[in-house]
Amino acid sequence: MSVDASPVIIERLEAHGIRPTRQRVDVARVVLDAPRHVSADQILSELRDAGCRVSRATVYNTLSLFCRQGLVRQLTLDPERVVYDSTPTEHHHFYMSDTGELIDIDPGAVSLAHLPPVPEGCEIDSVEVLVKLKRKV
Amino acid sequence: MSVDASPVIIERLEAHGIRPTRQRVDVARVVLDAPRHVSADQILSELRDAGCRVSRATVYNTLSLFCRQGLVRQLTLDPERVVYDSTPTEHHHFYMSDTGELIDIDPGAVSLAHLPPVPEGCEIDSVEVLVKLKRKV
DNA sequence: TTCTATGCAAAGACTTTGCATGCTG
DNA sequence: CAGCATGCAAAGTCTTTGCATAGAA
Repeated sequence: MSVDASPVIIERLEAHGIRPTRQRVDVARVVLDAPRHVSADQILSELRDAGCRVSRATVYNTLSLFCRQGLVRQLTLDPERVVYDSTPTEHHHFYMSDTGELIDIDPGAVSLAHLPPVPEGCEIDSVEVLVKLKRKV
Repeated sequence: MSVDASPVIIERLEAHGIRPTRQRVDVARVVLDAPRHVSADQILSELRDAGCRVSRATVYNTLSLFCRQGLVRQLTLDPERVVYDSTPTEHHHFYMSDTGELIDIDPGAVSLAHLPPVPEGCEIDSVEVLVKLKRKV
C-alpha cells in the first residue's frame, strides 16, 4: 500500500540503522515529512485515512524505535498530550496551553545569558526553553 | 488521624479557597511542607505509611484541586513521571533523565537574552527552562 | 440540615506485551 | 531458510467517574 517509493525516507531510516519496512516507511512519511508534532493516535488515523494497513501496536513500536534511534523526540508538555517531534535536534517551543499547539523555535533565536552551576558530577545534556503562550485579550 | 493541627497549612489552604478537610491537610502536609516534586502514587504511599486513611481517588482529586487553585503545579517532563511541584511560581529545573530527579532553579539564576517574536495575537504566559543533565563520565 | 468530600470499585484512556503469522534478506 | 516485523487481542498502568456514605459549616 506504499503510495510512493520515498527513496529519501528510506535512506534516512537506513542511515539510522532502521530496516525500512512498508509500515515504518508509512509512519516515517507522516512524521518526518515536515517539522511537526503529532500524537501516536493522530499518526494512526492519518495512516488509516490514507489507506495504509497498520496496526496500533506497530505505530507505537515504530515510534519508540524512531525515538531510540534519534529520528524523532518524544515531548510531554502536558500529560494529556504526548507528542512526537520530527525535529530531533535541540530546539525550543512556543506552547499554546489552551489548544496544545506547538511551534518550534530555532535554537539560534534564543540565548541564555546565565545558568546556575551544574550539580556535582553532572554535565549539561541539553537546554530546552518552553515559552507558554496565552491569547491576548 | 491528624498528626498535627498544622495551622499554617490550614491557613494556606483557606487562602486559596480550599476547605481544609483532614485528607486535604494530610496531602498538603506531604506536598507543601518543602519544595519537592512528587508523584500521586508517592504521595499516597507516604500518607499510608504515615497511617493516614486516604483513598487513591481522593489523592488524585485533591491534587487536581490544588493545581486548579494554584497551590502546586503539574510537571510532565517524561510521560512515565508525572509529578507535582510544590513551588507554583515560575521557576526552572535541572532534570536528571536517568533517575527522573528534579532540582529547582531560581528564576533569578537564569536570564534569557533573546526571544523570538511571539506569534500574532498571543502573549507570553511563562517561560520555563529545562536543563537536562547527564552523569559526567 | 444541607452541601460538599470521601471511599470504593468500576470504567476509561493510552500503551505495552505475547504469540502466531508473514515478510525480508 | 533464519530472523525480524507485524497484527491482534489481552494485559497493564495510571487516572477519572458514579454513587452511596460520612463529614463539615
